[in-house]
Amino acid sequence: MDTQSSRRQATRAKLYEAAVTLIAEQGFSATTVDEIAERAGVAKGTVYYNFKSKTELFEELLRHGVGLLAASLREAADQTERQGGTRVEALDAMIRAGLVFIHRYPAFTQLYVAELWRTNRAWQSTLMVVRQEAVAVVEAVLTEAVNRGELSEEIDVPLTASALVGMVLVAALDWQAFQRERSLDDVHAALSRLLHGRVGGC
Amino acid sequence: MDTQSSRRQATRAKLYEAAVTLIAEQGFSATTVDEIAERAGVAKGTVYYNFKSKTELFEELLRHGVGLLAASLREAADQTERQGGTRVEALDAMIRAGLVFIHRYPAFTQLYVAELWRTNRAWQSTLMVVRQEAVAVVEAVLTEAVNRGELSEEIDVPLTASALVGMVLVAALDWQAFQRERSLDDVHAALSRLLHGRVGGC
DNA sequence: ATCTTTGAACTGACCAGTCAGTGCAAAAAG
DNA sequence: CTTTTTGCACTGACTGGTCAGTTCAAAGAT
Repeated sequence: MDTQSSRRQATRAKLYEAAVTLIAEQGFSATTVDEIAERAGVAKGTVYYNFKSKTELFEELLRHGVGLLAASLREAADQTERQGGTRVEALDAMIRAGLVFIHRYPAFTQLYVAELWRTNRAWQSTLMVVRQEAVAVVEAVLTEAVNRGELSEEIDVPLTASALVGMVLVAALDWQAFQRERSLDDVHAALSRLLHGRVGGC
Repeated sequence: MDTQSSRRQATRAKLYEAAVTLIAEQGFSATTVDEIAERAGVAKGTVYYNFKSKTELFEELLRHGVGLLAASLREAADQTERQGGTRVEALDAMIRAGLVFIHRYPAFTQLYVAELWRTNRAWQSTLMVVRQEAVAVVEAVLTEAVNRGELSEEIDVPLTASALVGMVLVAALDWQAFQRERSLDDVHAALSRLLHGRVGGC
């Protein structure tokens, strides 16, 4: 990577950073390009030099963010694998990785949740791709667990994956928004208990 | 109720109905008052005759919707109580009630999720109140379950409540958006299994 | 020499909120 | 019974402001 393009990378990173915060706080339509440029410490012209439009900036932001998340989930699953852990342990590790990600990028998560189920939006198809990328990682581990006999074959993989993702997503966002004082370990312990069936008993 | 005020009620209902769909699809800022009026089949002026502003219309919509949800959850819990069910059974009934509600009012749910964790918004305080109303019902049943010895005292009530709500919310929205063909019973069974610990096994 | 950024000016579409006026049903006056 | 008045509910053209996107000449970086 030459110095020119890394300079561009840096500018784009500043714009992502500014946009993600503002859009998480206010929503896409309520956020102006002037605001994004100002927060990024960059001229408005620079935004349009680096991105075709406001919408395209947002779409690339989504791709960029979910790429990080999926990588982090996969990393957690693989590491458990390498250490000879069970697939249920891998799920637990992924829950923690999810919490760490949300803790580090709360704005991105907020924005993702706010946009995911909207219909009729320009970036609808981008979101579908990006969602599948994340959910697929969870589904893969669930399927493996079933194949290895760690989990009952009666489990509904897609629905269970959704439910697990939702559990982590909502608990983490609530933690960030309304229960800041709790530690990551507290939150992880509560979710882990639910995963391992120590809530509703057996 | 005289003819005048029932006419107003009808107009307001039409406006709620129009607004909830449009805002769920497009978001608050991207939805114009002209669109809402047109979809409701009234003139723009009528919106401002019935509501102080676009924001106030939205806030009253939120209050109205969460009122319905909280009532429906409480109803499920109470009915289980009356039939002598355990508190864990009550939680299961509430999960189903939640799914039924989301199935009936998907647009409202979408919109609630999209706005809940936004900061710096005008209706922030309305949302806090409204969220508490719904979460409190779940927390109450969890606390009762702990008091009666049905659940371990080590359970973290607020976090577990968040996680349960998130599980239902995300699974239901994913069901509506991406897996329309599944039946309510399928979804309920998958969530119930998670609640009763038949996923991570004991 | 080439790539990237700046910043200010401009355009045209779009939109929240306003307001003078219409329609109508029920009450009051004749 | 008929006419007039009252005021609620609604209408839609209009206004003042905002914002995405464009343009471009000049400056800065490599």
